[in-house]
Amino acid sequence: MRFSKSFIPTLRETPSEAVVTSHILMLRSGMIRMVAAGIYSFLPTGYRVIRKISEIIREEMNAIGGQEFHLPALNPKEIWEETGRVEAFGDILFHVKNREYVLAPTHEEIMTFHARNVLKSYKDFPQIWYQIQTKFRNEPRPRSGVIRGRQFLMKDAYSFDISPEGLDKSYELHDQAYRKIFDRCGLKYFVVGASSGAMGGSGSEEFMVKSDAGEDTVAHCDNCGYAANVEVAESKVPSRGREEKNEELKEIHTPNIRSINELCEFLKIKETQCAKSRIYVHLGKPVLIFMLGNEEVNESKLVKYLGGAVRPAHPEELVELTGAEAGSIGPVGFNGRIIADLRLKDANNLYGGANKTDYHYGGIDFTRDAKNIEYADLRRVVSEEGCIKCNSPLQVFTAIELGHIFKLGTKYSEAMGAMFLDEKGEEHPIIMGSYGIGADRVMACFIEQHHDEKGIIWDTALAPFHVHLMGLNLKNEEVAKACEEIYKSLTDNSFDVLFDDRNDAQAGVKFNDADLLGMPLQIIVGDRKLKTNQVEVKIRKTGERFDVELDKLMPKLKEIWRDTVLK
RNA sequence: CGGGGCGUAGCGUAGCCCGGUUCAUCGCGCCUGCUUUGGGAGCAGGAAGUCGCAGGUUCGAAUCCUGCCGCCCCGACCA
Repeated sequence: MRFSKSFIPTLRETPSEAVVTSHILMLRSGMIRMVAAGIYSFLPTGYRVIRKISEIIREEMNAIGGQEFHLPALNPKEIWEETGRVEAFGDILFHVKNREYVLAPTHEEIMTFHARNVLKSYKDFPQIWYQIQTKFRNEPRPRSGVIRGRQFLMKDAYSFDISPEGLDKSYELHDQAYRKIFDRCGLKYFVVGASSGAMGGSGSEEFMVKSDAGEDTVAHCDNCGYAANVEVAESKVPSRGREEKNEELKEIHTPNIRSINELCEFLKIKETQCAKSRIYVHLGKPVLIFMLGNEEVNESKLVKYLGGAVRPAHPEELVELTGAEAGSIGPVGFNGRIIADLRLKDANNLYGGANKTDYHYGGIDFTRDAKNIEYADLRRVVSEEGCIKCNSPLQVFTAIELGHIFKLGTKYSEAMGAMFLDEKGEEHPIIMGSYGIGADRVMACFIEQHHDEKGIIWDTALAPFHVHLMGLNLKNEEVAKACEEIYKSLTDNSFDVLFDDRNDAQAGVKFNDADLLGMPLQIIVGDRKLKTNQVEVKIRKTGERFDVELDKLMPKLKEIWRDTVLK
């Protein structure tokens, strides 16, 4: 491909709407352009990458027996009403105004529609059906470029089985295929066990990539691979325990002390001597929560423990319930359910609120001064705490979800009447799984992980071109001639080449565009080196440069390709 | 949907507070010509803007007021 004839609108400056790295680089390298919030066009270079990703996905899906479909994005609303998901999706689902159609945000319904009445016999199973297609979701707030859009490219696959064991097998196949796909794409990823949420069903795993642009916060162990969303993640932290000498309960005047920090300051004590109180309302009833020191309540864990929604109590309710304002609430004399974090189990000699504004108690003993305290893990994991499995330090960071695999079960087959007959002629609902990969997210995540201050650094697997050939001064006939010969020879040797043949661009412009676009190999042809019959080869990833004699270029290139670039 | 910011030529911006002969600025990019060609060139000339949209105030609005639209960020949300 000749640069002069290509549509590769690179940008020297960063458009003001872009903030995250992948978004900036995709815009600057001329791979995408925004059409509206969360809606992007892929330009030719960007689309080349999308096609490479799609092809990798396709190969690995086919390898596990997947069959590729192409389903309509425009769906009759009727089918979505069969499963109650018009309501479940709510405002996320795009509705067409002048007909009873919706724009599909996923395709469980349509796939089940095709399976029902056709996959009738146990002999028809298992099946794996997939497609790579545009999905539509009316995200309240699109962001981070292509990472969270209203329209995006997703590979979605669905498995159909007749037994839980069959589903396990299909799920396992996808798990393996996904690992191969992300490995081949050159992504550093990890796997998180996740709740399946509104998709329904039981088991599920998320394939995540660490990134500052991420929307999920996870705890991850480099040593053993333990990973969990921070909302459910556990860690090994020492419990506070009991001190040997058990002190008496004593009331202390603490004027205007509202926070643990102020209390520690005022009494010259450590955080670990304090129990922080929070009151939540669960099913209309107050629940008093205790955390050690200044640790925050992890509301997700609380919700899970209590079962059902909770909300923090309003300031007026606090006074009503305890007689004290926020900052002076405590366990002694509290009339209601009390739950303390595990770290506080049976602790004594604690400082906490006295349920009287401007007063705290010292010497609180959870076994003596409060009745029926329940203990639960209510903490939010923090970096460097011990992994729950192997005790190595955990890291907490944000990550992007790239892929998600679910064991759906029979939710959709039952709702839509997709049944099969077993050996005995008995009818059962088909057992399904559902498996997604965000194709454009793969692209963005790769860039998040592979770039420097100059631009993108592609691996060969996803690079739009293998080689970026630059002629520095093409008005020089020797240079032009050498470039043309190299261009032909590379193409004849099956390299995808982007040939910067622009006559009007300065050398610096070409160098910077080449680094920005990020092809794995650059070949630089200039008259100076050409005088000694040499050209320069640069490896984008390492920045290494070699001077190579023209007639040895092809073998040398193949050697570099094999030994360095592909590595 | 709450909070904040922004909208001036393809991109990045000045002017806005204090309305008017600086009133549409500057850099990059673009077009023409010549020169230049190893890290975003030089000279000369040129094209390009409904100042987001609609009302209003005023003799006069990019500037003040009202409404709307769009984009970004934080939060809520995220099958």
